[in-house]
Amino acid sequence: MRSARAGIEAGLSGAVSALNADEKVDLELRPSREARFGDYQSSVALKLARPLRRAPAQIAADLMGRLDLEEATVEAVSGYLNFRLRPRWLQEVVRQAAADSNYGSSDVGCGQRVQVEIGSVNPTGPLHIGHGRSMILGDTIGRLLAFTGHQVSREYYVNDQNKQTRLFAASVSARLHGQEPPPGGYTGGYVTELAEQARAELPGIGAMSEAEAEARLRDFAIQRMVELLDRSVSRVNVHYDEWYWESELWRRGLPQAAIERLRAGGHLSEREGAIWFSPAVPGWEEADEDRVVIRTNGEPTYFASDLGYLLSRFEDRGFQRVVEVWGADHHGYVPRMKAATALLGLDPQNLQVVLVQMVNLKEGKMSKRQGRFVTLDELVDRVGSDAVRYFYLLRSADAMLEFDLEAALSQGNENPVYYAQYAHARLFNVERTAQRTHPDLPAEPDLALLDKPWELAVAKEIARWPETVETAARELEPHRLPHYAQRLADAVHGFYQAGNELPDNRMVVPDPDMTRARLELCRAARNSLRIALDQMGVSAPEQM
RNA sequence: GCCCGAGUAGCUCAGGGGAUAGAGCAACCGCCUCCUAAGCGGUUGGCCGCAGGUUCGAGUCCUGCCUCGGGCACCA
Repeated sequence: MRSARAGIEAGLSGAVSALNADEKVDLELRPSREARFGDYQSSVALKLARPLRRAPAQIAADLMGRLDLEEATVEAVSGYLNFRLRPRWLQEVVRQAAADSNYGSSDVGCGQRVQVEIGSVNPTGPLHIGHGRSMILGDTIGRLLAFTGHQVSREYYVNDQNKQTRLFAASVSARLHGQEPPPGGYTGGYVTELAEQARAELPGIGAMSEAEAEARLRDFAIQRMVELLDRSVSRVNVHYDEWYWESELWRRGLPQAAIERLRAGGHLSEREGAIWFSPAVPGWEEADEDRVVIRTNGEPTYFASDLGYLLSRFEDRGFQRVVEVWGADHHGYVPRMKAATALLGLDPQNLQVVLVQMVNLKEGKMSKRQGRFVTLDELVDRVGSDAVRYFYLLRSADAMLEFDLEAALSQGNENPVYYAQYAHARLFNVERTAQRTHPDLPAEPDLALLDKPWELAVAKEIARWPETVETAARELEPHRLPHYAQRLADAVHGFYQAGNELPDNRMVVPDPDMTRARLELCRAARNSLRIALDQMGVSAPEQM
């Protein structure tokens, strides 16, 4: 069953082309801003007025006459087209949403193989709450893409060859020998702990030559950090499909191959003893500065690895599309990677980068702390996984996130997580009550009984779920999920409230047929809400 | 200096060129002899940062400026 949006769009599109409008015109189909304008609105008649040299109202009336939709009725008002979903169609939506445990899923992705690369920070320290935002956002993008028919692999790229990780290993080594870490090294207590663990688990490490010990230690320490990291993100329901090690790239000769390809294409030059990449390429003029690929001392930069990483994904492993989720502080790196992609003969369109803005912690009324000094684990300890995920997803990626600890900790109105979860728990409770009081309900509901405004309001929100998912997945905008959950929960609480005001309007009433019909609506709403929460990685409790 | 993002109600933020700009929270006023009040209804609250421009129509697109955050490595 197609979404309401898709159905109306198809019909409207047909009607517009019947008017012989030359150019392709945006249908301007939107959810209505006000109830009196119906459920969807289109201003396409206003758009067509000029090319058709006719009055908008006349065009709107003409279009209305050509529209006969199963989803909605149409009304032309002062140049606008207002669509109202038909009760019959809404009933069908309810029937389906109640039955389909994957309601809203689709195959629009056509099985496209997508890699979502999430996080990939240097594994040299604990994750802070800014990293956490990237992880959760990326994970949710992965969920959305999988739900819309893409074949998704969530990957963490483990840097283990670069300068920082070497410095990290040197810091562990220094602790192992009872010395201070080198200048600019890592001084946290976890470094000393790692050294202790290495002493216990790598027998003879203290006696090895410095070079050998360094290599062994680096492997050991990074492996340990990756395990810790996995444990931290698992607590917020983030699970990677793949941990891809930078060293693996070099073993497979991929950076070398990429460098060769760029050299052959004339995009590398030698200067001051180093090898530079010149990203001059039409369309990516922003990346106009040369960058070092091989240092003067012969060692590659991270950029060399990244070139190989592009080949690894698009060629070696055959991903058709890569979505990278980076902290916004890496934005300057985007044009360079896009240019490199193009110069390697790949399509930069298939490399999408989602930049995630920073997180600030708001404690109490006054103090604000920069996210980089608070660990993700600490935050999860304080407020729990559900609140962390919900609050992180609430804001669009390019808005800075002000994490309100007070609100996340509260058990009251100011905590939006509970609002949606409470709606779910309430619906579950209604179903439980109905089972108790009406053990012999009819198998099939008569959904035509659902005609109250608050009932139809719930059905309309349920009907919006498939298009919400589709848009969120297409635009890579997970923040639409909590906003949707909020709206659906709104409608659910309104539905419930009607029963508080008048017992006849309760979901469970003496009349078994009415109870059965409303129960179907409960199931449909609860299913939609559960799926929405599930896409966010937030739990849907059965009681609160 | 250059690049990216943000600037919308007291606070935190949604707004895909279209009708009178929205939500949550906060503030104020109401609603439980209960299918869960972690809920519901109502009221108050806006030069959409500023100035131009494009358009029949701009919070939305363009230009300039202001403020805040971030970035501009042979770090990642």
